[in-house]
Amino acid sequence: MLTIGQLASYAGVTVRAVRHYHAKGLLPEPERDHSGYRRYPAVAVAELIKVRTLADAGVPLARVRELLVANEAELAAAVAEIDRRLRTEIRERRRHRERIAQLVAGDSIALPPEAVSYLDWMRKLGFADRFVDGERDAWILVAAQLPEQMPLYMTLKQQQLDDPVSLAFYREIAEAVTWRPEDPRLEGLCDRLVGLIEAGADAGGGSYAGPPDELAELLDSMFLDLVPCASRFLQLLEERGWRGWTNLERITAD
Amino acid sequence: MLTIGQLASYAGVTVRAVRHYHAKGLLPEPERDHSGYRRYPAVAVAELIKVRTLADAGVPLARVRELLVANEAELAAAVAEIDRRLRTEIRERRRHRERIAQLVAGDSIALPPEAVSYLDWMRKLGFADRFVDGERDAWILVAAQLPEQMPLYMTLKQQQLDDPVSLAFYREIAEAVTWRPEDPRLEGLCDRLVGLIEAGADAGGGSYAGPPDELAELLDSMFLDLVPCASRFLQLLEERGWRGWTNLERITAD
DNA sequence: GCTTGACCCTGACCCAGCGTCAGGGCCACA
DNA sequence: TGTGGCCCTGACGCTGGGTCAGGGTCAAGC
Repeated sequence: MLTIGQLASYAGVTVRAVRHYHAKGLLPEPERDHSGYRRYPAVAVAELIKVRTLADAGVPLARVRELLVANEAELAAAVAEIDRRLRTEIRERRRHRERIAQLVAGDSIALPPEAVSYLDWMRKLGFADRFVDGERDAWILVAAQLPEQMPLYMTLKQQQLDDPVSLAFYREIAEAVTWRPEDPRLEGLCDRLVGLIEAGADAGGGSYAGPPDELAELLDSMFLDLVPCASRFLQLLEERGWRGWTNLERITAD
Repeated sequence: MLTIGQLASYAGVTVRAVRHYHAKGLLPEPERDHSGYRRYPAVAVAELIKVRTLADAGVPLARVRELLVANEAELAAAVAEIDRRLRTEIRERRRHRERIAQLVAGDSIALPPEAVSYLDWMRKLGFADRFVDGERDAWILVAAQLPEQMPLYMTLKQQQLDDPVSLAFYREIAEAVTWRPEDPRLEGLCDRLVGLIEAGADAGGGSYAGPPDELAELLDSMFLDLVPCASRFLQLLEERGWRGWTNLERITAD
């Protein structure tokens, strides 16, 4: 007759695991001796090993009981299903590996490579960290909602950085993020923006097909949260006939 | 300002998950409105997406907080460690797949293929299910303790089945498992066993290097548990100068 | 003004597979 | 008669949330 400790060590499991299997009904409770200790016959070792073998094979304990008494067809069906689960879990892990590998490569978590290189370029051009961080958070939102549009957007943004006129304007905007709402330079900045927009569809910041309204609103509200003078700036824009920021649109008279 | 539901849907997570991240400190608790509802600024969406991105990459939530504020070197180190963990988990799953694939193939769970084919052969030779089941459970114990010895043991057992004399004796033993202790045929059976052992080292059942004493004792006690006349049979053996069953040894006179 | 459905709140229990106390009893050996 | 090493039960812990339960709130339609 074996004690629970001997049984466990023969089967290569912990005592706690044996008691757990009793509680789950995977292993019959044996008789007790006069002081309440469990006493196992030798066959219990074989039963325990069968349970462990199934568990080691990735069978959830909840299914072990049925598999122990299953016939060949049932066993095959169950095994096929468990194999499917294991394959899924392996695929998941592989995906995870790819994703964390991308994480180390980037300026930031949660952005595709083209966005990372765009942000890197902005930093190299001397844009302030605070401005680039704001851009990054905004692009994280866009990347989450419209991942397939990111290459297009990034190409367009890159073109803006390559164009001296809009680059110069961009630098001014970048400085403006620290201005206070009363700053007198805001009016001039606003005039220049309106000039750029009205100059032509190709040079402006809001000329291409922007994100859907919902996302644009979210980005606008982020702009308002992060930039102190944003509200005042939007007000000035409205006075000049334009509304919004992410998706600038002319105010119509209806 | 966003409600928790809007925040969650922008980031593609459940409301419950957001609250969980608050509770874990991964996401700062935002301000509440007059009726106690959480109200989020738009940047919270970006923060939440970062958390989810790390979690989706297989980073445990407990480590997400540190990674969010990590510099590049720390991030790389953490990512390397997580990658190790993922590789380990993938290896585990692969092992599990192999093991469950073996399970369907076999007469029984927890036995190597050579033991399965040995047991199959016994069944084909007409041995009773009850006897083969007992053999199987015994070999499960041996396979668990001495897996690398199994091919050797199975080769030896197979030789016994191929030898007409020991096969004939084996068939008698197999019948005896149902005998009651008082059965008169036990004496003759015992005589024949002693004759076989003493005839030669190569023909007997206990002549090769058997398992270690501890395992032999366990197997003996299993024999005693399963076979009603086992105890009487061992007694008869002792009268004839032999002790044990799994490892038969001559009783010395000290 | 009242209802209705969709949200929001907190608190609590639930899953797997045990690990790890806490707080006791039992046994064997010196 | 200790002392160390077993054994017992019961309970809480971990992960990553899901899922009630039992409320309050908001916007819209009647």
